[in-house]
Amino acid sequence: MLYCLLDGRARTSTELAIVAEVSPSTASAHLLRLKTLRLVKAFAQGKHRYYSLEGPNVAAALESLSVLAGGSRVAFVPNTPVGLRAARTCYDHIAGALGVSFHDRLTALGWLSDASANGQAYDLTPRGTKACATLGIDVGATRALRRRFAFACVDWSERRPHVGGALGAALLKIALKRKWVIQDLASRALSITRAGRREMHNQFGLQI
Amino acid sequence: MLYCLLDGRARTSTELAIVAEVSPSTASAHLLRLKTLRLVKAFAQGKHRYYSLEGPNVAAALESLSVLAGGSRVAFVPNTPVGLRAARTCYDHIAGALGVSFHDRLTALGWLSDASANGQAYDLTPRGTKACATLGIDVGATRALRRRFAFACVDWSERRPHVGGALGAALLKIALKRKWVIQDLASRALSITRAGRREMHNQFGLQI
DNA sequence: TCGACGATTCGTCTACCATCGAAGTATGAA
DNA sequence: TTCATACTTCGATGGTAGACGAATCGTCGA
Repeated sequence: MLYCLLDGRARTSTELAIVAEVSPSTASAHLLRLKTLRLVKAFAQGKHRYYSLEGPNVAAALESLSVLAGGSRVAFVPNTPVGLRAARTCYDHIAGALGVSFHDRLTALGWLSDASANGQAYDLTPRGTKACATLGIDVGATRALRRRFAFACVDWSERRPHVGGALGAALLKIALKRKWVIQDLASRALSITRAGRREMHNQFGLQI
Repeated sequence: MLYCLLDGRARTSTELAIVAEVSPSTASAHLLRLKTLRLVKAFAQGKHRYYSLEGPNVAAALESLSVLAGGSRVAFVPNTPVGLRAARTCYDHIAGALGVSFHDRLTALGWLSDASANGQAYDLTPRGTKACATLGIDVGATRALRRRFAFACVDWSERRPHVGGALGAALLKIALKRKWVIQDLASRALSITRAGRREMHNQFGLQI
């Protein structure tokens, strides 16, 4: 399980059970111990519970142990359909690799800041608020909605956070309106347009 | 046991048994497994069997694990009489801290080279041969003796190698002749003279 | 409000691993 | 040669860690 988590992604307990070839209850027992020993951290989202390594110290220890074991770590093979991995919607916001990159850029640009200790809730910085207004988002109205404004939504294909909540929905709406992405009505896949690729690079420095 | 060996010194199986608070047979079983797993290496000298970590990889793994465990490693407290630890004879050559430093300097100066795969047997390099001749050692005659020329003799107080064999004996003889050290006739302790301290620093760069 | 699903907790059981004593091997000293 | 010491191997035993199934808790969608 720990080696599986070494790539930095979070995984659910059932997945880790499958990886370790044990029953869910056994996996749960192991994960409980790993959590109390501060080797992994858990973080609940809906009915899923995502586990990831506690920190770089744990990763370092695992790395050095894998050297002793003779290396040959098993590569992670995501079993998510390739078409859906690049870009897709998660309820009503952008997910997939695009969503994660987007999230990372917004954080790097200083538009988005952690609003809570565990980093689940986000808020726009003044700079971010201004930038969103420029994009055509009514931030005030978005804040007024009866739902969480912005939060770290962990992705089931990338296992890394993207922007969820009202802000995430508003961003998707803008992206669709400006034809940066086109929605496939049958699946939840998103196609990135040529213009979208160019514009998102210009606006956010996003490399796709 | 492994943490005990982390300081780089070799230890006997009985010592490791005491450290781990298990019976000698249990310790032996553990050490056998550690050896087959290539975590420690054993090396017999007389009826003692010295165990040490296999390599820096193992030490690195232990270090990173100790970080996770919260550190606070137990310091090694040698139970060898202090008087005998600094400098003493081992049969007929210099042992103790002085012997080990001496050995390390000779190796660092490129006078001494490993002559066997496991590093037990040593030989003088051309430069070392010349230097010994300058010191007044008849290297040819020493080689002709019916005993091992030079080998890594593991020290029971320092647990690190010093130079044994005919070469070690010749070096002690020179050191005594030049009054670098004085032999205590009651014990096997050696006293380093003021002149010896100066000369050994000049000749070998030895810091005492 | 109800069922579906993910995840955890609890209780039980089995297999296995660590441990030790006794016997055996090797080395060094008398 | 004989004894003492250092260490290992062998065989038996007990404790415990780890596994699972059943029941329970929480969340989501109908």
